[in-house]
Parts: sequence; C-alpha cells; structure tokens
Amino acid sequence: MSAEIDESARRRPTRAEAKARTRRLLLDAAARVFARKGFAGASVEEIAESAGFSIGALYSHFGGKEALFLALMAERGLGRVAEATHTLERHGAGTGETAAELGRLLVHTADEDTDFAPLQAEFWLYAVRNPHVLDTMATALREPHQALEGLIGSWLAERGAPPEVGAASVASVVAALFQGLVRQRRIAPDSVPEELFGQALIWLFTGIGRGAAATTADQD
Amino acid sequence: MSAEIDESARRRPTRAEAKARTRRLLLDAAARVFARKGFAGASVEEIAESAGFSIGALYSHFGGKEALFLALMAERGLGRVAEATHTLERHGAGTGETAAELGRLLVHTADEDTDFAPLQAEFWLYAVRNPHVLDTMATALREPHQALEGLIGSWLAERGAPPEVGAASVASVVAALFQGLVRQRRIAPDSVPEELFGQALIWLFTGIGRGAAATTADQD
DNA sequence: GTCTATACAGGGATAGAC
DNA sequence: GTCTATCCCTGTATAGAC
Repeated sequence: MSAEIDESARRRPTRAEAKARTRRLLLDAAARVFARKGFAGASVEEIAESAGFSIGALYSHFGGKEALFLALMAERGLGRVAEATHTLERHGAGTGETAAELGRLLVHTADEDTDFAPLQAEFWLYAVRNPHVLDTMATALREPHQALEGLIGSWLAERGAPPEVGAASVASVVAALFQGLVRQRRIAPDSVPEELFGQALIWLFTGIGRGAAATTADQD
Repeated sequence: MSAEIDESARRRPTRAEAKARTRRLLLDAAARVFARKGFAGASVEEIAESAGFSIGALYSHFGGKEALFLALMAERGLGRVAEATHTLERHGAGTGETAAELGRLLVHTADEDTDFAPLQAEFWLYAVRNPHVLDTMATALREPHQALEGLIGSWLAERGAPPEVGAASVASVVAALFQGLVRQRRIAPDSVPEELFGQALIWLFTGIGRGAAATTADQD
C-alpha cells in the first residue's frame, strides 16, 4: 500500500510527512468504521483505535466526529468511480466485451468492496438530513458525473443516436441503474446476476439508437 | 386516515381497538423519526412523544428500539410500492401516457413523500449490517417485486419481446432505476427531470423489443 | 503531535405507581 | 396499558502531561 514511497522518505519521514500519514490513516479508518456502524453508530474511540491512535490524535487533526465525516465526504465523495470510468474509456459502446467488463465492475463493487455502498448511503442520508451539506455532496458528485457524461456522449455519437438525446440524462440513468443494482445485489444476489448491468445497458443503448423519442408513442 | 372505521367502533372503542390504535400511532411516529434521524440517531423518547405517548407505552407494545424498528420493516417494507404497481396496471406498455404517469410517481416519491427514501435507506443499511435480518428484508421485497415482475411480463408479451428476456431481470432493472433516480433527484434535482424515468423505460423496452440479445454484439 | 484521565450529557432500559 | 422516576452505560469533548 505504501510501496510507492521512495527510500529516503521511508528512512527519515519529516514531521509534515508523519502528520500527513496520520491523517490518511485516520481517514481510512473512518471510512471503514462509518461504513460498518453508520455516522451515529460509530464512536470516535473505535475510529482512532482502528487507525492505531488515540482519541486525542483524532481531535488534533479534525475538529471532531462531524468534521471528520465531512472531510471524508469531500475527499472520497465517490470512492473509485473515477477510475472505473477511466477503465471503460478503453472500450467501445454496447459491445459484448464492454458488457462483460461492466458486469465485473458491479460484482466487485457489490461483493468485494463491501464498504463502498454503505458509505455512499451514509453520505446520502447525511446530505438529505443536513441541507447545508447538500452542496458539498452535489459538488463531489459533479466531477465523476461529468466524466461519465463525456464517455456516454462518445458512445451516443458512435451509435448515431438522435441529437435530442442528452448525454447528461443518459448519464443519470446509467449511474442510477448501477447504484440501484449494487444495493439490490447485496440483499438478493440471485436477482442481480453478473451480466445484468451490461445487459441492461445494451438494451438501453439499443433503444436510444433506434430512435425511441421522448413523447412519441410506440411504433407498433 | 381513520375514516373507514365504522361509527359504533368510533363511539365505544374496545380495549383491543385502543391498543391497536396505540400500536399504529407508535409505528407511524417511528417511521417519521427513523427516517429523519436514522436508527442510531433516533431516541425512543422522541418516537414516543411524537406519537403522543410515553416511553413506557412503547416498551409495552414493542420490546425496545430494535424490535420496533424490525416490526416497522416487516409491516412497511416497501411503503406504498404495491399501490403504485397497481396503478401502472391500468396502462399499456411504453406509451407516452404511461411515461407521464411514471414521471409523476417519481416526482411524488422524491419531492413529496420525503420520508420514504431515507427510511428505505435505513432498512437497507440495517439489513446489510445485520445478516440475520437479511432474510426479513428479502422477504419484504419479494411480494412487490413479483407484482412488478408480472406486470412487466405482460408488457414484454405485448411488445413481442424475445422469450430469452426474463421478466425477473427486467423487473430488477426497473426497480433499481427507480430507486437510483429518486435518490439522485434528492441531491441534484436538475439532473433528474420529471420525464426521465418514463423516458428511460421507453428506451429500455424499445431496446428489448428490438431484440438486443445478451451476448450478441451490436447489429451495426 | 500524541497520549491519558476526566467532566459531562444523552439515551436505552427497568421498576413500581396508578 | 400507560405513566413517572431512576439506574447505568456509552460516548463526545476537553485539559493537561510528555
């Protein structure tokens, strides 16, 4: 995990580096504990101990429990979603290969990165309950959402989609679908097989490509 | 809300009726408070007072905070989703009219029934964190999910979808999409316009009807 | 910067009166 | 059945030592 740190830095960490390391370890621990116990259910003691420090260190770096939570939200708003989007850029649109890739992404998020979805849910709940952090949340979401939007814009162009179809709307649909399926898989895995996400996107993009218009009745 | 109770019952409520009424009021209050404060953040005192009773009454009807929460989960697992599905049965598949109806359903759920989504999130988090209630949650979900599945089965048949397309999978996709869009709308309303849910379903069903197969590459 | 010790508040649960 | 009073644990936050 810290293999990238070069030798000199490892031998003589400066105070600033040590401080930054403590901060990072506290944030990692906070992500784990908040995901597993929730914001209200988590105690600062458990977070500090899980990071290998004491309560005092936590209060020194962050003002308290809420400040720590908000810092986490700002720094890791959407986890590794940016990377995932980048991965997808290597592929075309709606092919079987992309679908398989997306299936693996969903399975990994739901079954292996088990802290991701609960932490996202905690962030969402906190934002909904505290209107003054709604903006923070919306801001954290904007960047990855726009990355997805750009990617989808290319896909739409490749497939010759009608110009009325906005990439932003399609991006919202894709993101909603992903989050919804991940959560559903956690409580009823059988109802969300690995291929479903990719399959749904194929359906979606096929439908868009075939010019199903907004207010138009079906063509039967 | 209690307009259906006949006159005689209103004049002389038996002890059993009074008890049932207290229980219902406590459950209503619990739904409100749990939605607004979360499971850990809610206090039994606030729930009891919000219902117009004291802590003692709550402990008499339910064993405690957790038992109350679980009772709520079992009784209202998915809120008014069953009714919503029933509403949709009055319409055909993928028409502009149905789309408009679905848009209104989403807007109502996101903007007006403001306690719904947070309460669902609390249920989900609790189930994910306490494996022994995962079954309870899955069970509460099965019935409405099957209703949706039946509805979608008819739609698929009407539109002449390929037989490989399973109604269960499509139902998962539709449910995931709905939940995802509702949550997204709460933090960034502009990114989820009223028509989006209906529009997405039109895309989806058009794609399915045009025979976009699972592992088949696109037909360009 | 990080630790230990402590003050202080909040809330879950129970006992007994009515 | 419902209420009031109380016990006791947990957890946040702070103060001062090193």
